[in-house]
Amino acid sequence: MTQMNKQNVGPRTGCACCCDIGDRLKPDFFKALCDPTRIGLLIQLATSGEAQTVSQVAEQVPVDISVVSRHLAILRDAGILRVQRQGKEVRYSARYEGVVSTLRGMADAIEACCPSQAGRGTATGSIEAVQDES
Amino acid sequence: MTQMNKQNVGPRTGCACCCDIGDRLKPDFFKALCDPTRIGLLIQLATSGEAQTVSQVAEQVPVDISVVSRHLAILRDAGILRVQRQGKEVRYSARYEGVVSTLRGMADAIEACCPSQAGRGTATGSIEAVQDES
DNA sequence: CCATCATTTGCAGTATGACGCAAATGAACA
DNA sequence: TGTTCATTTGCGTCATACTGCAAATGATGG
Repeated sequence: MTQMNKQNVGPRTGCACCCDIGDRLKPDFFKALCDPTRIGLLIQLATSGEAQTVSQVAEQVPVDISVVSRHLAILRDAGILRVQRQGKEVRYSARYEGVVSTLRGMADAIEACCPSQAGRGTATGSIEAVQDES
Repeated sequence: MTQMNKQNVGPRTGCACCCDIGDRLKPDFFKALCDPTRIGLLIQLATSGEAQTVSQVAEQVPVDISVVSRHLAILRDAGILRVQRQGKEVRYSARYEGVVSTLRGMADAIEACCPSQAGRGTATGSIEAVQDES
């Protein structure tokens, strides 16, 4: 096929109400959270409440500390974690507000994009892979 | 290292308020949306408003129709798309409500998990990778 | 039954990502 | 300056994922 830009293929953002859905749904954000280990690190930092060093985080995880360092950097680059140096150690903490607002922003964008469908059906609870046909 | 279950590594879900954060943040959901092409397909179906056949979706995307079929199946398995057969063609549509409630559920879980940090700082707008130190 | 169309699946090639180990970098301290 | 500790990075290996092509499956119509 002709090589086009892989980013945003065909999201022909027609109406003004859904012009930013393509800007909200960033693959890098999902890519940062698509790994189970990284999810675990985020949960660990989120439940901890306070910043933790790379070593402290690595103690709770069955992978090498170098791998943890890389995972934390990925989450940091995605804006999910905050980092601060304290002497020779680096402390990571979760950017709750940013992650929460990012998630809500995506939800709002999708909802604004499809107003005709919003507010019908079972809109509560988490989704479960439904099979409309066996 | 000793081979533990890769799912949910170390999320030691201490308090009762954040006991479900590990259940909300599912890697499979993020994995389904971590590919730019799949994001494009979701946006295309979301902005379209109505169900589209695999061929219709594939026309808007510079990849082979077989690849599109696989991508749509992945999104369907993740509960992001709905499918319905009409004769010999298959129509996919976005499960707005499910995706929106999933995103909001994750946001709520994170927020409930870290109450001490909620409601401070710039909690509006999308996140941007900040570097607390250069 | 056979032909046709839409979709899915098998297969192989290539690319991306996770991982562990070892070496390098950076900061504090004697 | 040299040492020590925490963290990062280079590198090779292995697993997973994306892609296109071709064949198979499934449904409709002659």
